[in-house]
Amino acid sequence: MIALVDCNNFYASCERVFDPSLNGKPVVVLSNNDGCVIARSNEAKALGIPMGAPVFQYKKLIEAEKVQVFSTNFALYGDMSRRVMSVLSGYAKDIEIYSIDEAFLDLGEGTDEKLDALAKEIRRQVVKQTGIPVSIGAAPTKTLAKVATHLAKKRPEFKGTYVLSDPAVREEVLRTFPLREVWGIGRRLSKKLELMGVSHALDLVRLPDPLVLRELTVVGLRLKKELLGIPSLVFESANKAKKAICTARSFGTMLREYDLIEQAVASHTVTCAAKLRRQNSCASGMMVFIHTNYFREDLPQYKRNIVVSFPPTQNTLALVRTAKEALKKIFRPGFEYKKAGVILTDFVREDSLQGELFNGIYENKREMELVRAVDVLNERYGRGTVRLGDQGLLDKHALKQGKRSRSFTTRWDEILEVNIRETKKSVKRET
DNA sequence: TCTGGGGTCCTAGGACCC
DNA sequence: TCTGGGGTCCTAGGACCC
Repeated sequence: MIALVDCNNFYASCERVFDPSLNGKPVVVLSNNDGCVIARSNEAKALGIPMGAPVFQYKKLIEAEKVQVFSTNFALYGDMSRRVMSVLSGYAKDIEIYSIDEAFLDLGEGTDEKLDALAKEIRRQVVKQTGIPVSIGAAPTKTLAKVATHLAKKRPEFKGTYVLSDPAVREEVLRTFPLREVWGIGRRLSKKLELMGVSHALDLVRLPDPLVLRELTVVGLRLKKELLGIPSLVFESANKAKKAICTARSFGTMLREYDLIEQAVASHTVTCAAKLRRQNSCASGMMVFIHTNYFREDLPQYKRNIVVSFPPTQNTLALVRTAKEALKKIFRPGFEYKKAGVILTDFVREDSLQGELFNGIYENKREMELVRAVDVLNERYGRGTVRLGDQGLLDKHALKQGKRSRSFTTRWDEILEVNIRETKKSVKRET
């Protein structure tokens, strides 16, 4: 049996751990640049604030209902995630960390009663040790575990856990389970299937294989089997090296100046390169892209990307040089740019590096020593402590983040700074 | 004023090989 | 009248996930 553990309203719950006065109040967490709502407490959901809603469209409601609003704080959420996963690891033969707030657990065999008791114990321990509430569903396949978790979360009488093993019960559950909620059925496929008269999970299970194959490819066929209780997706316990690494951001404001966009691209490349080294890979492909703001129909639009190949490297300096050259080829003056990004691709393991034939522009020993030393410094003193001149000093492309909470678990300097400020304030008040 | 970021997998079609 | 068969690799685009 496989369990799926899903953190409830994860980012909103993280904020609550460090400010319990938020309990019972509507809380939302925003995307980068404070653009869209990406997490909502139950109270915020009840107010009708949809997932992904542009926050400016809900300004009135947010003010009227005193919704507590936070900018993203990924340092905090990432660290809280590690803590949750660490608790979960203690309860399973195997764990697959599926996303920042979800993990599959291999629970082995067991009666429904035993499995439910175990799920309840895991739930208790996670909230006790981390403060994060979770929902847990268990079933014979990953896709059914997803269904079970959905029920654990939506049906109060289940109290956060649900075991879905009996085939007859499974059939009843799938009969009323909306297709759109099935893992792997998105907006397009649900629309397409709706037209074919397929609206619930059981309808899909009852379609003949050749039809499923034709309309939904092998992906759909695997999905059907999973819903029937036949495992067709692998359990990925090892966290595999990424095949692509991307860093892209919208700018805080629109930018015209080449230099500022170049600084953003350099910064994104530095971030990508650090991620690349962390997974012990070298990249030999890169895509750089820029585009204007497509929401501004009143302004001229431009978007372009460029793909370049080079000898495998993990050298930040070489990658930044490459990215700058690439940007030069696609930049056109006269546009208001809104976003730039860098994607590294075509990886090889760093230990399979062959060594460049003609002197290393990409593998330069002295540069790599420098890059590694910078990694050590940034690891110890915080990201961005030592940076390249190419990145600029002013971060003109920086995000808008007006309401970020403190990085309580990872940035002591930030907490200290706030504590000093508040102490000064209170001393002033007293005097 | 204002609209996120980071991934994976699959298919179709073209280029090329023998 | 009539024009093979079997493969690989790559890329773009589309679908999905959180």
